[in-house]
Amino acid sequence: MSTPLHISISEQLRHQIEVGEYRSGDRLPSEHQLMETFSVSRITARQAMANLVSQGLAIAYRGKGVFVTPQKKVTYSLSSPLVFLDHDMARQGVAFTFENLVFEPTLAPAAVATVLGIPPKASVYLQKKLLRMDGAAGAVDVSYLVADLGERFASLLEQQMSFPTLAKNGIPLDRVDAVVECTHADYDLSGYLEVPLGHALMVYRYTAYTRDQRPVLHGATISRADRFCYSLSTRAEPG
Amino acid sequence: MSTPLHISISEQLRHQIEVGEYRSGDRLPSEHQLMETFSVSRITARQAMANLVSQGLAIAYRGKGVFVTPQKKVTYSLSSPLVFLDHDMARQGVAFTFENLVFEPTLAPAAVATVLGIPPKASVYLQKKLLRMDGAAGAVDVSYLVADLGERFASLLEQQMSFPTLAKNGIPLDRVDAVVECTHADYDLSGYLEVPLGHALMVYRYTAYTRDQRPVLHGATISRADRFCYSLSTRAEPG
DNA sequence: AAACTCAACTTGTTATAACAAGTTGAGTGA
DNA sequence: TCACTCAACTTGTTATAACAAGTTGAGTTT
Repeated sequence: MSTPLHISISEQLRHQIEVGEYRSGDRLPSEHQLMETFSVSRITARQAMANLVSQGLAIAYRGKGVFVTPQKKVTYSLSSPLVFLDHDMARQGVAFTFENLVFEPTLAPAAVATVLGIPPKASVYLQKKLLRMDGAAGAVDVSYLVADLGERFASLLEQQMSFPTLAKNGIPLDRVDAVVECTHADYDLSGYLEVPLGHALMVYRYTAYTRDQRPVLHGATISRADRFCYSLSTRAEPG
Repeated sequence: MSTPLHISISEQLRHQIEVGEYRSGDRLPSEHQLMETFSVSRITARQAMANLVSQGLAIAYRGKGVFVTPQKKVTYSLSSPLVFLDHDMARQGVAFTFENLVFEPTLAPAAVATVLGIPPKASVYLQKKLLRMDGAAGAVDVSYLVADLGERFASLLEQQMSFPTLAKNGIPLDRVDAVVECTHADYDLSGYLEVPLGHALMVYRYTAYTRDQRPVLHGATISRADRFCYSLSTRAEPG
């Protein structure tokens, strides 16, 4: 056997999870139990558990144990991000809550100013939101809104998502340019989103334009990969 | 200080990477050097390195050292996946190579048969491809194509991407429904894609329909998160 | 000059040990 | 009954130790 012991153990546990021997939310054997079952040291048992955690299959809680990760995903449609609605999400069986962390005027960072087409260090509104799904953290959103619209809709934006709020209040949007990528949780984000260090996160970077092609909103939604996915439908150009 | 030593060390290294003190591809201090620099045991030094690896900031090679991960990303446009072209990618400064791993008729798994609207265990063509970027593995693609089209374009499909090949050869597509999600590399995929266990991967699941609304192609592209991202532009509905 | 050997590095695996810190439930006391 | 204490669990952090295995370059041999 050239495969390490900790790999053998974690692969065996992974198989047991996949065939349903351990179900979502179940507690896996403790390190001590693994030590006895496989006759290995705690380091090896621990490494096996770390493998499962790094694969997103389990999550460890100090004092409690290691539990199989629930894989309940919610789909966010990129084909129509302009009509994102709470009840559209509730239909998927998840209770959503927004928590406004920050909403204040600030000086635009260089990169943001470039995208929004305003002078560097011009005034913009910075908004940070935390999205909870069934009470647990699901995503954080950091966005910059041009100053005039920020002032105009300050009271509304502190409680709602940006796209529909703008569209419903006399600021029809023309389009949203976006990039979807994937990253690993750093120390800060792992704390915010309640995931282990290195956990996979989805990043949705967006820039919204009004009908006169003015970029007014630029930001990123960083969401837990185990709770979020994006759907879209692309039509072929006629011809 | 309640923050663990290994976190302090990895955060310090992370900062040095971010400010450019260590550049892409540079070798980080060895475990032995960290032990002396910070007066810690090898376990702690090792844990600090593991933190960087799990965050995708570095990658370790046995016998060689730990190196800062190059973050060269290629963008794939979801707004027009039907016209994916090699030269469109080459424009981004990366040399692409397709490696056909599998192309053979097989029996459709239940889930695939459902999506393609064919009887369970009907015949389909299974294709597995490996996409290399500048020689290094970038993505794997696993797709199922309905039998009649598989037979018709067998010779072509062994060398090219699916969407443009179909569109260019008399099978105009109507649309592609897709879901973008994110996962962690399991033991198999980490070997294929040359990434550490648990590394973030993007998953692009797609179903392509012809103009008569017939689903003909269903599959998934699994790509390295550090080398791939997706872009799209969403227009507001007129009205 | 070419090929081989090998010491000195590197990270990977595994064991033993101790203490810290969070959670839980049984038992004790008021 | 209620509240408190605490033992017995859990995972987290850290140290010391040894060997395995891959890489590299200096040195030797051919």
